Amino acid sequence: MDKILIADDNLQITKILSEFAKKEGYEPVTVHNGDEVLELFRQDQFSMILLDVMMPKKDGFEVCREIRKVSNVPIIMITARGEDFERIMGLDIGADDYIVKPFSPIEVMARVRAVLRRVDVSRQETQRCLAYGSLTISLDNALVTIDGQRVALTKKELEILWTLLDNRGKIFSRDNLLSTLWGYDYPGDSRTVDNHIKRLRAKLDKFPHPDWQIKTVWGMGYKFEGAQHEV
Amino acid sequence: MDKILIADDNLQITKILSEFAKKEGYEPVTVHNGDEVLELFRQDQFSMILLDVMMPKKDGFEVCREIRKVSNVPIIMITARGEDFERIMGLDIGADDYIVKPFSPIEVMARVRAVLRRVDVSRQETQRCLAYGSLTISLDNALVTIDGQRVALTKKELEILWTLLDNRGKIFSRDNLLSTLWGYDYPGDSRTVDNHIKRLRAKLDKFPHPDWQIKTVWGMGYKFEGAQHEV
DNA sequence: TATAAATGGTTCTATTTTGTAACAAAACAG
DNA sequence: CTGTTTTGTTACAAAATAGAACCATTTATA
Repeated sequence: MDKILIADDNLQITKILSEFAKKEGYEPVTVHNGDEVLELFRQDQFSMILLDVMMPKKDGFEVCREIRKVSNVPIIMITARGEDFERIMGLDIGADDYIVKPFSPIEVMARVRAVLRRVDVSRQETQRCLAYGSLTISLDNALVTIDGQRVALTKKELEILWTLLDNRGKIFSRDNLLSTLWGYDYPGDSRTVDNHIKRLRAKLDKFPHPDWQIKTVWGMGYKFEGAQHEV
Repeated sequence: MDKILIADDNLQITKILSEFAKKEGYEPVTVHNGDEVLELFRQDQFSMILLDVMMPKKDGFEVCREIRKVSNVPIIMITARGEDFERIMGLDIGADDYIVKPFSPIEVMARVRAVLRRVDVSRQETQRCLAYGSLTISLDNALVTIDGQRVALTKKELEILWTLLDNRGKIFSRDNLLSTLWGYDYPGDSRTVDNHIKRLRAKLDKFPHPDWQIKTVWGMGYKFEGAQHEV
């Protein structure tokens, strides 16, 4: 299993990333300053390092350079908007990609996958596909079908459906969805989610699907519910 | 399988080249300074060496000359724009070809193939052909047909169509296409991709092809989509 | 060298998607 | 049953994105 070293001084961020990394099938290890990164890096073998730029002890740039002296391990830098991208991707740093804060976890994981695939082409391309009854979703190809019929969804609709189905039965509050799909400190209105849900439902309802639905849980949020009420 | 020794002090570059080499069916080995090249060269048998000119320890020229004293192995030099070409191709160096940075991976691999073919005429070349329904593409002959009808495409159009079909169903962002087909740090405008797609579509649309299309995936990029929506 | 073809970039416009506000409807609590 | 909270819906505004037309530059070709 791929180990991922996640470094950010903000505990919330490492927690969120760690959670998503687990979900994607990685094994996350979190640290909170530059020295710890180097320490862990020396002790263990990681498939990928997510590196915040602003960290105590040693900043991300320095850490990245240190690592690059001895290793080719894929590194994705995490940076606040405004810090200079050139430098990150530049030759002297040698990161593989970067992500701008505030990010949406779903986006981060997409990048992680992309970089891992890029670095190791032989890597088994695990298509991110989900299916429930007559419903199938391929996240990478942006393809959704009900009973083999193609359903055209927009990006956000796709992401919502994916998230709900991927956590089938779990209730997502609107804020939950906002932070997962829009970014962890997105300032937007929670009515926005309702709208997307509505549009999504409208499109899905063009095709009959008696075996599942996007259910409103009053006072709490939404969830994907299948006919056979699972735990 | 052909082993290729890739030498560049920039890790990103060796990574990218290595990735594409793997895709093309070669077995890449990467090193990052001149001494390592010579060391590896003595230890192992390579079908080809890609040699960056500017490297620590020993530069590409020197390394190339060293190797040429004892071997005829095909060598392609990689050089930043402005470094003198005359010298590279000159008799005293004896490289087989050279590539100017920033290069596009697809171009580099084309050169590698070309040099290998030139050096070893008996080499069994696997024709790079793709087909989907009424569409056929032969990358090496720049031959595209729809229903047996020849479609005249320019190089870029051909490359785009090839890339999309070769990864049928996969969505390519514009940046994705730019770095794959134009070069890893091509600074160009992503509208440029739109233009080529537009021209490509215009040419393709002269011939009916109801079973496939180049589809725009809004907010994400383009993809080749066949009639039977594959996952 | 002259000419045509290919390529890359700019700008404008059309389209699609997304977000917001206001209000109607439904669910709930007492 | 009634008032309150939550959710759904509608309509519209704003933002993002794609496409078309066009021109400039480069490259290939006769």
